[in-house]
Amino acid sequence: MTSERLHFISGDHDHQRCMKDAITRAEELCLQQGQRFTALRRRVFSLVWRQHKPIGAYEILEELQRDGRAAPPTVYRALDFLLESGLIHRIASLNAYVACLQPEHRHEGQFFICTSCRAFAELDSSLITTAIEQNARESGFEVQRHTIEIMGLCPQCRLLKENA
Amino acid sequence: MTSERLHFISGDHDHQRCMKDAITRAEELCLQQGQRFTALRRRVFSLVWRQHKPIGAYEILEELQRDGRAAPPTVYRALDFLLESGLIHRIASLNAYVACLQPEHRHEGQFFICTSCRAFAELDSSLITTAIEQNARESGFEVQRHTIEIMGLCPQCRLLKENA
DNA sequence: CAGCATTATGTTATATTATAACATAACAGA
DNA sequence: TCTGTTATGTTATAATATAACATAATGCTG
Repeated sequence: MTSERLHFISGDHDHQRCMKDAITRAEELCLQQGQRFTALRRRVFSLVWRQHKPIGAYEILEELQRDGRAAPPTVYRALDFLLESGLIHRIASLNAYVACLQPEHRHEGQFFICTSCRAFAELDSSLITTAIEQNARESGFEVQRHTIEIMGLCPQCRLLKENA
Repeated sequence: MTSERLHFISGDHDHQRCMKDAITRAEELCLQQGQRFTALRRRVFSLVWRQHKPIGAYEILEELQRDGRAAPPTVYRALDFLLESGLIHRIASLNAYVACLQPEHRHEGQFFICTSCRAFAELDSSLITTAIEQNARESGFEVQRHTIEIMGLCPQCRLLKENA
């Protein structure tokens, strides 16, 4: 289940379908885990999924407020639920959230984020985790969790820059 | 200059001297770079160095306020200077700061932080960076910078746990 | 299907982390 | 010593996140 190749989602895919599939998968996952994928959680998940880019909690809040009143805890609770269910990840260096691309496979992942267009790709590379584990083990450190966020230029933006 | 081994600073070292040496090194580094290691910057650097643990900006602020008035920008400006000089690092997942152990060698580093005692160790492991570079290169991603923070149990706390 | 415990959401207030904008002071070089 | 530059002081506020308590929805159990 480990993905070793970065996949940046481009603008020209069938987003309607992509979105629908993601929600179906999320629903099924919650069902399996005996958790409720409520309307609010679905809405927040959709917003995180929508742009295939990191989104801030208050950006989500603004969207919710278009439908009526909403306050920060509403957003943060939904985000906490989605984080715990493994449906989204938090990007610590951006204080932002991204949708998980393989929620069925519980993992922490490594994130590659474009500083130009903010596109992101998620990886669960054994190459990287093994390197970390090895360094840790050599010193007697017991790894519990990790935060790995790589910033740079996605292939598209890199080419644009080179041709400029 | 790459350190491949984690070193957690234990409580039983000559802290007076450790502190003095660190400040001397910081002074020299600034001198070399034509930057001013002012009293305020020295004070903030000392506070970050002091406990060999991540420290928050407002924790530093409280210390400064013991000497008289002080406001957040004072702290953040000093921290920004120290970050840019490579004398400290920021731990994104903790919103906290740690002293750099090898400021003469400009690097981003990987951080191993104990969830029990908060001791930290800094690494600049080519094993890890190479793994990341390789994953990136395969996909055409150009790495600019990274955030790597590993949480877990330091050797001491791990042993304590096992014997409990 | 009524009652009840549990889980989820609403609401208000506030904590925590960080920056903007402008004023003053200290310093370094001419 | 003057002057431009760099550093710090000060006030206000932005951005991110949580605490505490009230209400509502859900689903289990009898």
